[in-house]
Amino acid sequence: MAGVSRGTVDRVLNHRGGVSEETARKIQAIVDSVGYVPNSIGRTLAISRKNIKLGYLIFQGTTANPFFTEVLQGVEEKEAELKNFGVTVLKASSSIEDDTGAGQIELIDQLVEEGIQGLAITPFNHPAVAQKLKELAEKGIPVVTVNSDLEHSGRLCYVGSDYRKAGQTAGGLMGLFHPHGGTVGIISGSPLVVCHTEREQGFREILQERYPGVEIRAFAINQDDDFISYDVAGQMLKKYPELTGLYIVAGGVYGACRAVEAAGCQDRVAVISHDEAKTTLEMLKKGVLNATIGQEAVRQGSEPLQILYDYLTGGSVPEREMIYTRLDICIRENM
Amino acid sequence: MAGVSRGTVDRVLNHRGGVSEETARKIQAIVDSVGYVPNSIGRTLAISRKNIKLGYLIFQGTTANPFFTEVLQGVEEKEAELKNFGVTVLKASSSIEDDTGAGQIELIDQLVEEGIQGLAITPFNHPAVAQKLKELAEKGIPVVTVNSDLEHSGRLCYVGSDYRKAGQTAGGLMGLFHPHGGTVGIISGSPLVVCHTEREQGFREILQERYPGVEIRAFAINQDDDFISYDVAGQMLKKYPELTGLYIVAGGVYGACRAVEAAGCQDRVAVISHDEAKTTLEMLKKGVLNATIGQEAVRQGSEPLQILYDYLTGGSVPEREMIYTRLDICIRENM
DNA sequence: TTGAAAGCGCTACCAG
DNA sequence: CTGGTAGCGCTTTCAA
Repeated sequence: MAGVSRGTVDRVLNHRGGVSEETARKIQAIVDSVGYVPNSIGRTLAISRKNIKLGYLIFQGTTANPFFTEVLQGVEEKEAELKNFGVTVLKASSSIEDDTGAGQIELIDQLVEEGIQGLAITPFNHPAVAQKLKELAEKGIPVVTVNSDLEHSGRLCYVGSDYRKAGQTAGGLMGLFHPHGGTVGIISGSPLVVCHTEREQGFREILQERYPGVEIRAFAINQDDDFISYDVAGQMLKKYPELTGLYIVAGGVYGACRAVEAAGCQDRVAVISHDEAKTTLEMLKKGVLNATIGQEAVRQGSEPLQILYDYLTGGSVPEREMIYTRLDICIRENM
Repeated sequence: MAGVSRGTVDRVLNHRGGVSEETARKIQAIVDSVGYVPNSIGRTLAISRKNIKLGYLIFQGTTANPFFTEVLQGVEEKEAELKNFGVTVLKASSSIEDDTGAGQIELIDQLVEEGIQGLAITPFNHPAVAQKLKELAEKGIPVVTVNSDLEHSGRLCYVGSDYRKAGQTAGGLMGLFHPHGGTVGIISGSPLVVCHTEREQGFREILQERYPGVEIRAFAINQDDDFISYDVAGQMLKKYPELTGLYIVAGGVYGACRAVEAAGCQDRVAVISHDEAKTTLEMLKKGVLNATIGQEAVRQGSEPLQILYDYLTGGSVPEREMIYTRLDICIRENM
């Protein structure tokens, strides 16, 4: 329509420069007037020649915390989809135990060595890791943090739960489950893990603000371990037989529920937890657990890869810096 | 690799026939051994020449029931996406009031006239409509029912809520909100609309089975009208001042909530509803409504179109006949 | 600054 | 029964 070649149109459409002002204006005018929108399929097919390589560095799923196994499923689904786009995904995983961050930094270096052009990572909350990610960003390798964000890391964006809001949701449920007030206990994973403390805070906040009739009387730590969880929950229920609610902040849901069962108080105590592990759903079905709050684990695997692809192919930058996953309230009846 | 042309490979890959047994086996063997998987992007691009035309026949959204407006948003999003695939979508809408089905049948004929190759429809529950859809199916035009299913219509599949389960979820919540029992009222839209009665049934079931301490003491109809809803809810709350719960089965959520507010009993009565209309969320935020159960309205718009496209391009048939949307429990804190 | 052409992976059609 | 080729809409490179 403009009497120019497709190459020239491509140049102005994608702001590649090297087009005379006049030609550019003429083309742009036509584009606007006919409402031309580029075809994304054609684009994707052409771009597939670039053979983009992405990395995904994740924590290993464990028995007490199979969350990351579910995330991995999302990674693999998206990997299969992006294969059609000429994208390969390099996966690596580190144990969540090694908390110096050294192992993780090594893995990052390895991935960079192998030529990744973008990285999705569940980072340790450690300055050294932040520093390393910042280096990547400066090298032009975009980074997306998943599941837990990292400050001063120069990451492109974060994909995951809003932990405070997650805790507030738990608090809201606990409040609704106590129309005449009550006393509840909290079992957290660790006071050192930010995600856990944020949930706990959100939970406390809401009860204080909106449900003052619900008193928090007990608190314990289970280190995300099912057996410790079983023990501390059992002790708590014994020491405070008046408890009417239990909030399990992080891992060890199964252990705590087993303790509730063992104490025979599942009909008197409202139990609320996070995530949708198989054993968690089992306890939900049994009626021991009353509600659990999911955080779109699978999407936490898939979305970061899509974001990196879009970014690298000039498709788009994420419209928000914080991409929060849904907080799915799951009870026995809507599982 | 097999020393044959791409055309021949295409024939065996897509079972188009006309290939000698021997050649086919040879090709298949290679396909299996190298784990060849066709590239969906290339496929989509090639198929885009077909210019597939789809129809989407929906109910008009109303003020008291803006649900279908949200569905329409999903339709339009998917329409934009499928435009890249060479697909055009013809949309039409009929008023939910005209319940003889005559108007809807006319619209269907019109769409067929215009050459649609597949149809998504929120059908009236009327045998004449079922008959018409069956005709389409026999003509080779696949039909997907949305939001409410229709028996004996020969539809490819159904996309929408599991209404009984939705009601059970409401019942489960109501039970959890009543740890010491209570008395609740139900306000339904119409005893003639299957979706409403199914929700109601599910609700009653769960309370009976799992929460016998919660008694259903009142019942009213609001015709999905906000003002009738306001009236009947007000009367109910006045007549049964002992009520501790209110279940709004369908439309008229806002009106009923206004009545709860007017009666000044929002702190004493647990109110549960369905869908996520703007006014519904407003009441949730205000604390008048305690929970509402969403049904992925947007997805109900988009998914049927994707299913029809996949089916028509030989991509795949839906793996299940009933594709149920999530039941999203929404409270003030996780909105 | 611009044009021409090859190519991404597939489908479809025509000819043999 | 099979091969050859054009074409889907785009990007990229080389040449002019």
